[in-house]
Amino acid sequence: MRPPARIPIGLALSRTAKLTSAAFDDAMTRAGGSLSIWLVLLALKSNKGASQRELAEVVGIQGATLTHHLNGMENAGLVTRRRDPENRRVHIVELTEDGEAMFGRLLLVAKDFDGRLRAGFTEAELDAFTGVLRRLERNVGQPGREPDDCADVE
Amino acid sequence: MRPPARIPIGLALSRTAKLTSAAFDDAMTRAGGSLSIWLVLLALKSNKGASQRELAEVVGIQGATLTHHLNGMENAGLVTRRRDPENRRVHIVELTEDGEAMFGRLLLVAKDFDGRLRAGFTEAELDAFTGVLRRLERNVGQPGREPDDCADVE
DNA sequence: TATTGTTATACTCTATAACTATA
DNA sequence: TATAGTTATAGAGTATAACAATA
Repeated sequence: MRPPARIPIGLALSRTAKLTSAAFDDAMTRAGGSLSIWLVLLALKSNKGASQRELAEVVGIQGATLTHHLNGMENAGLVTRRRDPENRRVHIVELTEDGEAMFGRLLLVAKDFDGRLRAGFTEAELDAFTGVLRRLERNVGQPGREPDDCADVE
Repeated sequence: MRPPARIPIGLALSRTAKLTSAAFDDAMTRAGGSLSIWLVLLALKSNKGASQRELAEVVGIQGATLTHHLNGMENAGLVTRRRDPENRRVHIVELTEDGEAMFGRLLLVAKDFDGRLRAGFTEAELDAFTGVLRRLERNVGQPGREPDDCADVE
């Protein structure tokens, strides 16, 4: 006998991710930030002195997209950019005092949010969960067959 | 002793979801569709005769946003819209022949993709995984404390 | 008045291509 | 020529507000 209609795993994943990301972004917005500002701040704090090229890779976006976000953050007084004297092509990005304050504020929100998400779970459950996430990422990396025989389905 | 730095669960989730959604959208694009077209087609097939209001809710977007997508799909000849004689405010959306063909084509791609994602997992593992996803959605629903004491951090 | 859907408009995030400056 | 970053531009997806048609 056949199992009773398997839910597409990617659909379930993206649905939950969409909901949680929206809620997280809401929380960040209420604290004066945003999801993308948070990701950039996090990358800055975890990779001090990194070039924008490296930062963009950490965040998972293109360099030009990072420039876009940094422009906004610089206008908001959260970061400064100056040329590296060692290699004047490289721009060193640093948090201002306001940027540090914003980071601290958003960190509290992020921790609170994470605690809320983890409510009712055991560490083992969540470890198994993130293990599955990692394996899914590996599976996505594998190329699938091209749908070349689908063109004339109708 | 303290556990060695817990990864924020939402960050792990959104990272994997971003990767898989991008790969899925790529696959859909190669087959002549897109992720959002697929979601709308799926909603149409699973909710025949539904109003746009209902469809939008199924997809998880606003009515105006659905109109936007339907405009594109109607221009592409995938759907038709006509007024419901019973209640002429309601527009009945139906797949054309081309729309049905597109659905069939994208369904193959979606199934292939899902099979690829599931590779190496047992049903039990994936059931546990989707169970965690559902519980996370519930946790997101719970309101967190307002960060009212952060306003004057500086 | 309430409901269904559309139009107009705009915002966010993202990307690519062409450019500047440095090496 | 190659590398780091910026500027200009665009596109996808989303949203809100104002509107038209219908009930």
